[in-house]
Amino acid sequence: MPSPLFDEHADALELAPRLLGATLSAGGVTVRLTEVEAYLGVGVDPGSHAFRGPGRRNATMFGPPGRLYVYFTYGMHWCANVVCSPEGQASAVLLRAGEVVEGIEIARSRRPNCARDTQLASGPARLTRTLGLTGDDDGVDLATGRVRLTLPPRPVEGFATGPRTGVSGPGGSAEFPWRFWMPGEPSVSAYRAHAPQRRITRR
DNA sequence: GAAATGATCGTCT
DNA sequence: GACGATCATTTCA
Repeated sequence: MPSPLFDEHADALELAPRLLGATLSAGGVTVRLTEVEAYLGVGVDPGSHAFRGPGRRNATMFGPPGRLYVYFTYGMHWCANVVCSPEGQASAVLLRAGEVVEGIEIARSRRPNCARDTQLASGPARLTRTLGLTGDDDGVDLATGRVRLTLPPRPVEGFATGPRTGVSGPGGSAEFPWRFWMPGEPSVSAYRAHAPQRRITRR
C-alpha cells in the first residue's frame, strides 16, 4: 500500500518529524524510528550529499520519493535515508536511531557485541546493521520492495529538534537544526549538546 | 566516565 | 590523495 504521504508536495523538513514513530522492516526485523535528520537538495544544504548536484553515489536521492537511499561511509558503515521530495529535488531523511519491536532474536544475532537491546539500533550505522541493510538495498521502493516503511496512524507529538550530528563545516551549525527525535526514548543516543569538549590537560 | 584512536574504502578533488 | 551523515575499543584522568 503506497502511502499518500509521498504524494503530497513536501520535502525532508516537513516529512522528517512525521517519520518518527514509523516502522521499518527488513530481513525479519522491524524497527520503530525514534531519531531522524533532514537533508535538503542542491545548493541549499551544505551538509547534504546532494549539495553539489547529482553524482554516482547520490543518484537515488534525485529519484522519486518513497525510496531508500543507502550509502557507504567511513570505509565500513552503511547509512539509510528515505527520499522525500519530488524527483529531481533530492531531499531525504537520514534514519539515525530506532527501537527493535519485532525480530529481536535476529537483531541480536546481527549485532553479537551489542550489550543492551536499546542500543541495537541507536545510531545510523547500527540501525542498518540491525536491519541487514547494505548497498544492495539502495533504491528499493519502500511501499513494495524488500524493505518496508509503515507510517504511524497519527504523527507523534512532543518531538524535539536540534543541530545535526556528525556534520562538519557550515552544514553542522545550529543554522540547520534539522535533527528530530523523541525525547525520553532510550534508543536515542545521549548527544552532547554542543561540540565535544576538548581535553584540557595534554601530556 | 570522557576522550582519543584505529578500522577501512568508495567517491570526489 | 584526502576525507567522510560512524562505531568499538583502548587510553587517560
